[in-house]
Amino acid sequence: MKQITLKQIAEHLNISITTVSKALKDYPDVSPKTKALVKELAKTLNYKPNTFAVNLRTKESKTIGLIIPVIVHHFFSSVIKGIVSQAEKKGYLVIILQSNESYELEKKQIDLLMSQRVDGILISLANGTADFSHLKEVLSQDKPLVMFDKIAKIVKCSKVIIDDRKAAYLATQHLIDTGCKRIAHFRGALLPQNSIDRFLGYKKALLDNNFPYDPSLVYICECGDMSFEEGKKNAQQLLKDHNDVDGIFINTDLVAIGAMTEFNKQGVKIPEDISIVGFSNWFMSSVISPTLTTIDQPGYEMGKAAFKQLFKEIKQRKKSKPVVFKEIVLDTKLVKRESTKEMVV
Amino acid sequence: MKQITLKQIAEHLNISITTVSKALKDYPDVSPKTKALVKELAKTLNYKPNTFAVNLRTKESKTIGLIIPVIVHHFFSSVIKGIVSQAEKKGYLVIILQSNESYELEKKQIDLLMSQRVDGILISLANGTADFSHLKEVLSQDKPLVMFDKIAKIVKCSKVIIDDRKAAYLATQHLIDTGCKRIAHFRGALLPQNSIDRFLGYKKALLDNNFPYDPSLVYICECGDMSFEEGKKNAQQLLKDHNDVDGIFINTDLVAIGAMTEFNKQGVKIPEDISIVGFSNWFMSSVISPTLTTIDQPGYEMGKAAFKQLFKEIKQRKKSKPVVFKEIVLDTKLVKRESTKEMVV
DNA sequence: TAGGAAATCGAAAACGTTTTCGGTAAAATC
DNA sequence: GATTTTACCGAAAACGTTTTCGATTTCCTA
Repeated sequence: MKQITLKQIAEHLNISITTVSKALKDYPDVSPKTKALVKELAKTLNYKPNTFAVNLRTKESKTIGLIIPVIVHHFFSSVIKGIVSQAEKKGYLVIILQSNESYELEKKQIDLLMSQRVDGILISLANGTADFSHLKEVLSQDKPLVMFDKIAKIVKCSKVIIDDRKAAYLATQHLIDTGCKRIAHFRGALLPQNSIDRFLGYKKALLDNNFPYDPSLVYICECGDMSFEEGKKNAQQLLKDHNDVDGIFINTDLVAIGAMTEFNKQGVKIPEDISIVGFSNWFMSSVISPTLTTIDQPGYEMGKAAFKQLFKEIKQRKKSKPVVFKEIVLDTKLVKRESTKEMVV
Repeated sequence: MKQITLKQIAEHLNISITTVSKALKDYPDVSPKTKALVKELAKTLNYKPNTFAVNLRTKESKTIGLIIPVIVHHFFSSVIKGIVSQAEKKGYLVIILQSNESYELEKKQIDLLMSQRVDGILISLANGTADFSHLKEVLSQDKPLVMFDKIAKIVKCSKVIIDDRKAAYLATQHLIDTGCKRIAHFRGALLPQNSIDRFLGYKKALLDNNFPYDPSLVYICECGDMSFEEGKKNAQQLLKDHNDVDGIFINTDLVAIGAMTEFNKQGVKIPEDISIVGFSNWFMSSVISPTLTTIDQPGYEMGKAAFKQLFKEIKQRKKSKPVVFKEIVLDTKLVKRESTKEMVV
């Protein structure tokens, strides 16, 4: 029941290991006859090359690493699916790690993947990550790295993102177009680029429409993984602080759903009293009531694009060509549902 | 910028590779002085053992494979999280593959993992899997394999499951206890053991309460990944066929939510006209309206338990001890919410 | 001080593959 | 018939580690 090796095939056939190896890989300098013989025996013996040995020889593992902040998450699990399916097509396997929004863990995991000698790394940053030396070290070792969704602008590498600012602008403009006069924003954590850009989009839309920008209408929350609860809490606070708000642009669907739950409980009517726009288009958003107007964020496509770019860089590096970094920006669109009023024509 | 090897450290220090290796692994037969020297140099040079070489020597990769039917799925992504976090604690990495509910793919992926020589495999079967020879081959090669959630009873290996039959019984009993007189069942696909057991639990509860069992009230659907749509379709059909049904036990929350969406649209009141119990306790179920009564299925714990068992078997096999297969049954409980009426006391 | 015990080290084989390079035999060329 | 070309094969090194086993030195004890 031991695993078959080249040596055993060679001995069976009374030829050298070299020839067996070459036969299996269709080298031109082995006769069709022996090729056929070797291949047949390999098949009947169910020969599987020893990956460990191959890796050692070729210095590549056909494996990539993936680090994401959370796994149980509609958007991120879509990304995983995109990456895994694309990788499989190209003969790559993917190792998954979850940073839990912690910088410390993220750092350790990068280290782990580096000693595992994966061929490349895909990462979406933790909220807590403000220092990027661990990423820079990956790059300095010439290991392909591409960031997606939650990225660091300063780090010089390929990135796959959406135009968060534009999408947020769109969302806010939609609130304005449907008659909202005083618009709040739940922005979540402070650090992530996403969060910043969405906030900036919100602000710009206000100013472009001659709405005053009021910082007290922007709600921040550094509560880690508690998105749903965060929405509830922010909603409560908002009702206390500002009873004149009639529209909210919320960073993430899950937070939005938390807020809606609270509003429903308190008898605040959506969208009559308050309109809400979320972000990401979780499946859930289409089945709650009222259904949530939101920005569609293409997770699957993002995963696919991220892997494709990584794959390209792995190949470039292998041929020791200079790698060209790319910033890929995917399209988003507003999905109009029931949580916002109809357009005023 | 090349990777540091034992050889380089040895040359730096004018000692042998052997000693360097042993020093780093705290062998007793190297003096404290040289140990310190080696360790210090290793640290300053940032030495990382070459995993490929280690794997080749030790014949293990500290990596396990995980095959699941779908990734974008509340239950399964919880399982992934449980597995990954537990594995990381024990120094194991996990490779994820998605079978897409296809037997063919599942088979190929098992093959892939075997040639990758992972140390063990965790799997939840595809709906389409009726033949188990690919799994038996894994076991015959003495490679640890544990199945979870969607299992095959015939295959002799460790399993982590819930008592589906009991849980379904509980769910159906709850419908009866809250006054339902005619109870339907949406059972989804035919093949999976889950589906069978939940159906049996449903049936037994009926009979134990002297309710007639009516096969026409059991709705089957072989529509692959379309759970939500399946719920809608079944609901439509049910309204046409049986307008006297006042309770449904539904296989999966997502299907239940599809059904509820349809009932809401058609003005059927939940739970006044029809009570509904789902299965799995997706997060979503707690935020839709009405909130869904369901069976809590502990995904995270299941993942954790599955990895722990696999880890145990990997260790046993390493010591060439006989592996003892275990069937671990996790607790479930009914989560009472708004989609069912209050108990009749 | 001889003897063995304890402490410390290193040579070398092994893991299984890939690839370079040279060698031989057969076929083609003149 | 001598020479070149072509076709086919294999020896051997290399990838970087782990581990066995023997060798050497130092230390202790009688």
